[in-house]
Amino acid sequence: MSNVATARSISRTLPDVERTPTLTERRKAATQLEIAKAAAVRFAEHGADQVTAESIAAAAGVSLRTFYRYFRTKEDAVGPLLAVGAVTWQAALAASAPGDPTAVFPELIARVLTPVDDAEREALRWTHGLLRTAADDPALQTVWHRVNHDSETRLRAIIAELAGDGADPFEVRLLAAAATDAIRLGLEQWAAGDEDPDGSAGVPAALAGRAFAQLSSGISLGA
Amino acid sequence: MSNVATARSISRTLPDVERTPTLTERRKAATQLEIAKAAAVRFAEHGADQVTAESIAAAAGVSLRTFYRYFRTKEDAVGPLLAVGAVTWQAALAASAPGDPTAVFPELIARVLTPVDDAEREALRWTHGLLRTAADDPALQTVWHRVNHDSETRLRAIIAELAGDGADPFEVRLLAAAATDAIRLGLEQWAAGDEDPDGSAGVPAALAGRAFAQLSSGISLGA
DNA sequence: GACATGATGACACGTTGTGCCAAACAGGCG
DNA sequence: CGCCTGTTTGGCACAACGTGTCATCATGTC
Repeated sequence: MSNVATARSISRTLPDVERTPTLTERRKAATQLEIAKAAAVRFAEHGADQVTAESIAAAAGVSLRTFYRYFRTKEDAVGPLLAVGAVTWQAALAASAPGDPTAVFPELIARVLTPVDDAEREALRWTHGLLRTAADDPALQTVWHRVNHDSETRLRAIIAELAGDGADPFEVRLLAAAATDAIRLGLEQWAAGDEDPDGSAGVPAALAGRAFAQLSSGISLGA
Repeated sequence: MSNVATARSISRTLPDVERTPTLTERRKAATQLEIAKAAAVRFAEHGADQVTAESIAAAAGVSLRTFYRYFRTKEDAVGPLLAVGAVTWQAALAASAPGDPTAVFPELIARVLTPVDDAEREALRWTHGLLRTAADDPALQTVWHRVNHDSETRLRAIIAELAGDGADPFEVRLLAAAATDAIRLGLEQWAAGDEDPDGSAGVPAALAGRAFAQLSSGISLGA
């Protein structure tokens, strides 16, 4: 397998077929997460540009060179913690029935922002922390933007695929943006407050759901 | 006057009061534009990360050190070319009557994307070129995202100010995002095609206007 | 156990971005 | 005019970033 940094986006590539990841792959994924968490706590503590790539690498127990094999830039290190949700819900969307997917979005959005176990609660807590740090850290905002842009781009391809050739490309663009923004704005508003830092009270899901309803109400994929 | 790079965003700060800029200030603005254009043509030719900051500085006739006094990073150099429109239409919005500004958006959006003289046509041509370059250049995409994010952030403040204390903060957030996205998506779709590279046929204005109508139809600033 | 494949670490190197100081410059004021 | 003051600029040094390259080491296969 080619190394992680060559993937076209920050997040891991979607597997072509459903297969059990090999041991080495799981090790790599674990290392990647290890680095990501090490980076996140240090960024939160000192601000992203006061933290050296070397210190992150050291904390994660890898060499500097290896760090840069996992991530293109220092800031990208926290990418997986921010992108983990997007990959899964988009995979579910891609597997859904052909046709206008607008109707299935609310459910998928609610699902990805409502944690059902400890792992998902922890993931949302990382997101919450990172977004709070990013609020006054331009370097981290850049990562957040890239994650969202990657998400929007992937989403556009998926929607176009589902909707078929008849769909107006601009309408597809609008829908992809509306869905991505709904999640982004919901998460940002949630992170700006102090309540429900692990999402178990449903705050991010509720905000994002409302946002999607309002942003998408004027959009319809013509045939 | 403090130098340009200390401004909180890529674009120049909005003047507190209406005043004629002094000679030195106009010189600085001219130099900034000079650097921006030099950067834009080089980025388009070789790709952003094949161009050194030094070569941009040399082309613009300033030292490397001075280059970094005008821009925080190499990529930011093209920021003014992308942000010039946003600053002006937001200034107009800020000067409009208090209350729900939703109704005035379509006019302002049409105005900023419809060139009325050679200067504005040239500005749109720069935007067109940069967005086409950015399509397959991650480093430039980052600048574009930052410009849009800065725009959305400023817009949120302006809308909150106009709407007063009664407005729902999340609704304000949605409206700011809808307007910013409408312009962004309109410009991106326009730049993806080959027609109307200076916007005089009204393509970007039409696309963005349509986008705003659709994205904002479900939003209303409650009192 | 030998072998291929791919991950890791160490080193060198060009580039980025900043702190610091000295020279050039502009704009009042006596 | 000459002086003074504050600002812009350039040169230098330097830490950090990110990449190419190669040797080393682990994993899984035959």
